[in-house]
Amino acid sequence: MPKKLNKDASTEEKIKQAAKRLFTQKGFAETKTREIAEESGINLALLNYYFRSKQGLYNIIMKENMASFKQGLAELFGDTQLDVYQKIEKLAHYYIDEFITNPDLPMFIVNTIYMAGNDSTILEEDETSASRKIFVNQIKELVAQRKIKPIHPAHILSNMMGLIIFPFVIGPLLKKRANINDKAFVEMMKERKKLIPVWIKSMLEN
Amino acid sequence: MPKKLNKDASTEEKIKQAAKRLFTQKGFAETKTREIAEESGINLALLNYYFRSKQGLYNIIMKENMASFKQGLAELFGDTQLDVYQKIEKLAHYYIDEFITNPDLPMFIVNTIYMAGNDSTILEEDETSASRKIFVNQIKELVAQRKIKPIHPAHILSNMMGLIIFPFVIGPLLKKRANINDKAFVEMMKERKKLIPVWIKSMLEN
DNA sequence: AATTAAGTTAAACAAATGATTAAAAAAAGT
DNA sequence: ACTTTTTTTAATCATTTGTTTAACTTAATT
Repeated sequence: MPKKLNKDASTEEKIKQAAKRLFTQKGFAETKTREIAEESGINLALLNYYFRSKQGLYNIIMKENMASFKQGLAELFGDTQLDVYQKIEKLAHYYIDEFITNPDLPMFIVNTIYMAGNDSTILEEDETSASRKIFVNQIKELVAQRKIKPIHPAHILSNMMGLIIFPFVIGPLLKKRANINDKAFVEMMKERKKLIPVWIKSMLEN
Repeated sequence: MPKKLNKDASTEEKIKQAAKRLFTQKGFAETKTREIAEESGINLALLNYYFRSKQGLYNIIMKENMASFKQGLAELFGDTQLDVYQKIEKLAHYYIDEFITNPDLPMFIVNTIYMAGNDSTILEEDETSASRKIFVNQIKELVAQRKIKPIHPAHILSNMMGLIIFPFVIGPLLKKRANINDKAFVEMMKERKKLIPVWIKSMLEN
């Protein structure tokens, strides 16, 4: 009986890499199987051979992208050693670096969240839920201690995520309209790693 | 020679309404012509009769959505009577109301901007460009007067847009994870009309 | 070397999809 | 009433697209 071979190597991984790029960039419907095949230099049938279907491949990519997005989130939010501001700072640093490396990821995430409005199953409870509650409780405590203004934690979540993710999503607009080139854009995003925590602090404090 | 008839009425408008809903909700590739036909209760061929092609119809919808987005933007930004904070306040009020009424518009806008990264032609200079410069100059002046911290105007643009638009885009996440129902969500967005200007002010001030 | 399994390929299939056609129905003009 | 134009319909076309098949090649196992 032959055993599985080529576990590390090429074909399967090549397909995934091309698919990741295309799905992340253009979404599910706009990405065609033949495009993935061509992009990865493999025969069309191999997509189905390795991944059963386009949807199956997409699910894997989505899972990986989401894992990449969630990675560290649970631990960070759940860490009882760090205060709210330290968490925000770490969050901004981690994700902005992640998004600079993988610039299509923000739009993919946004699309995935948005689609969850219709195709629900994606936003199930997961390992981040419990730790997010710890973070939310830290905020509530600050409010109770009158250290920050009374505010619904969802506002803070929205603001943090918006300030971190949104500029990447409207990158093309900034680049065209504000005459920012790619390099300057990256510099600006790096600046935001420091600015966002400060901004949020100013927003919250009494 | 017969003249054009039925200018106001049904068929053409019905197609546009259904198409607007679908395109705005699901984007171009995922929206099928037969779906538009069914949704609007018309014969499939009428789509091509009135709009030549799916792409033609999409372009019209996009133009309208963008017009709806840009409407007032130019006048508001260009208004020399209003100071920066007054503009931000008006902006938040106007767009949040717009997005509450038309909840799929934010995602459509974000998608359109993002796609412009590849398919450039959409983000051409338009009537908003000149007036945006007026706004940017007002910011620069505040910086020069030491009234606000030195900051690249693109940061402020990003932050304003992010704070206004982003919560709508991640609505599904907030609803599921933060146990916010549709009504509470709308209330929260209304709250933001007042909060966003205050937040931005705190962020900017020395 | 012979056998078995895994990987790859070109071709084809079936369904989906955007678009067109030709004929009919409805509306407008004369 | 008759003609012309506009609108609508059902059927069909031509591609595109996801998937499958069957043959072929390569690699592993005995």
